[in-house]
Amino acid sequence: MLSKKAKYAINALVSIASNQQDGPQLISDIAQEANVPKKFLETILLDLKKAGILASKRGKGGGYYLLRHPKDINMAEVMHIMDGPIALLPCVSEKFYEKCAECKDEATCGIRHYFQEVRNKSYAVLSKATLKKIVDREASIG
Amino acid sequence: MLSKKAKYAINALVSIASNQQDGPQLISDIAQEANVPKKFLETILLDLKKAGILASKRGKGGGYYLLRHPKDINMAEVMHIMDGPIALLPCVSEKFYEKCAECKDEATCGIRHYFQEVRNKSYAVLSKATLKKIVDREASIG
DNA sequence: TTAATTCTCTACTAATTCGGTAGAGTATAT
DNA sequence: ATATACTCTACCGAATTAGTAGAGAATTAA
Repeated sequence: MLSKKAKYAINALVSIASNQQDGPQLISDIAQEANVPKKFLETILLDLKKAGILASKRGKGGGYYLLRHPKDINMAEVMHIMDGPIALLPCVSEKFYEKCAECKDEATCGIRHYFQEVRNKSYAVLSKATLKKIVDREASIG
Repeated sequence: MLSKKAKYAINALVSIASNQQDGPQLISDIAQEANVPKKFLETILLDLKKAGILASKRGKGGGYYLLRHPKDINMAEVMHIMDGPIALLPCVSEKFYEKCAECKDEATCGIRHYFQEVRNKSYAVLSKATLKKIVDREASIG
């Protein structure tokens, strides 16, 4: 399961993206629209800023804004930032690879192949799920 | 990521399945072969028993054995037993459905669709990954 | 230059889950 | 009766998750 942090991050980004035309968004406004505790959101937005997805301005007229076009921000990247690996086993993770602690021999492991496939298919979907597509989808339904 | 419990459960089942012809397997033997702390393994095997995957015999000549054919036991089922949902969001889980706490309206949620797809594709792979296939795969490589 | 605004940083904390252990109890086979 | 082997209750420490408090620093504008 996604952590709350990752889910909050996604919801916050959707909120920022869909109000982009109004300039920087206040933390409190995002918190309200995305239904996230404000103080907790602060730490999440900072993480997204450190990761190069958001930038911020202080003082009046300040707030957070996207540093890239919504079509260039996808769910896989956000999940990597907030939760780490997408894979279900460390030994099939691309960006957070680690040997499975109790695994005797990776080459003859009978389950690795299946978890590799799960990882690949999940990543394919999540990396194609861009902020733009999500916002457009909400607009077309709502 | 899978919990250790789920990974241990899978490894234990693989070990039991590949020694099936020798009758019931001792907890200590499984622990050694699957590289799992014995006491912890006890609780795991009991869970698998309660779930109808394993049965046990006590006393001399006892141990754990599969209650079904290895082709009828798959990773998705084991993960459900040990870790619960396979889905990344509760609102797209089949067997553990729950509304997302902070979600305002499921129908207009822009991300649900993508996580639905991730869930479906993951489940498709995991439910086809049977114990039989895993054991055969290990035999063909090792 | 002062005040208001708004993000930033350090430092906690409470609750939950994870990973595991101890030890007595119960069933079975011989 | 005794050895074998699973079962049950009850813990436990460490890590992670989901926050919160509050002072600080940057920016704008009167």
